[in-house]
Amino acid sequence: MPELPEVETIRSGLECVLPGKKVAAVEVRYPQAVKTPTAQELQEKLPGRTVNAVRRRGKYLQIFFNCGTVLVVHLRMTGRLLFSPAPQNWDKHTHVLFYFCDGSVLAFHDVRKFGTIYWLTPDRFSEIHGLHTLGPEPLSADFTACYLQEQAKRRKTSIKSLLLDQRVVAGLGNIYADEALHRAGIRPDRPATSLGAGEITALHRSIRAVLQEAICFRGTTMSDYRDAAGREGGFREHLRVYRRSGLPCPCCGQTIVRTVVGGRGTYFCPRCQR
DNA sequence: AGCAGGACCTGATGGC
DNA sequence: TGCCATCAGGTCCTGC
Repeated sequence: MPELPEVETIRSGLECVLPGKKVAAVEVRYPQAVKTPTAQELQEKLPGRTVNAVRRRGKYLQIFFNCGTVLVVHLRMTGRLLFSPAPQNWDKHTHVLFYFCDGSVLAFHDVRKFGTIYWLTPDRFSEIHGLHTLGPEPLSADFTACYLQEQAKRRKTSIKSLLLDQRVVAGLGNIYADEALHRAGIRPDRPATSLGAGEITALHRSIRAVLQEAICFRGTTMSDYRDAAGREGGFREHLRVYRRSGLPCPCCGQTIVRTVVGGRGTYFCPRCQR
């Protein structure tokens, strides 16, 4: 599932190839993927626009055009944005195709069909509920241990659920929430309010460290994730707990346990995490 | 108000 | 072999 490190890897891949490219045509095969405007309008009006820049906010990718509009893409669980220098035989899971004037193509591919595409101007970002209400970027200066402590104090929920709430911090998903909690030595089902200042500091540091490391390894591929060039991420072998139930904790050797917290599959080490 | 759980989807997996 | 149930998870929506 693309979380912050995966979306950032896709972003950096697209940033290398897309700027300066002019859209020749758009082909929408699964119209429900386009939330704003209609699929038809996207196909009619996007051609002729040139890509300026590719940015990221949380798990949202933003492709800026020189006319001031932005294509916003959320990949949810199985979505991919694949860049190809030339057309290919696209399979049945390829739902939207952006053809550029130089013959290259950007393909939106999504087995589960949960991914969403918007095309609008930045002043209308508030129409995208999730983007509008996004918390601070975890790798920015806005995300401080102090801020995290404030959030943890005021919410009566588990610390893991807090980390998954995109309004609190943008971009963490199931993998990196579990990994950050393990590095910080905190059980995922602890009430957020029960964490001491030292634990919050450790958690804040762990979140940033695990995200930065995962970006260095170009993200985690469990099954579906691919970068813009179709390559898998390399962080899977560095995971300490996620989907490792029954295996030894790399820190202490204790067997990793799977539970459910806030309705999500959750992995932790009963010895390292208290 | 704030949280839990269902809906959205499809493919992989396991039981019978 | 084949059928069915279950699971996976990000976000929105509903209901408690």
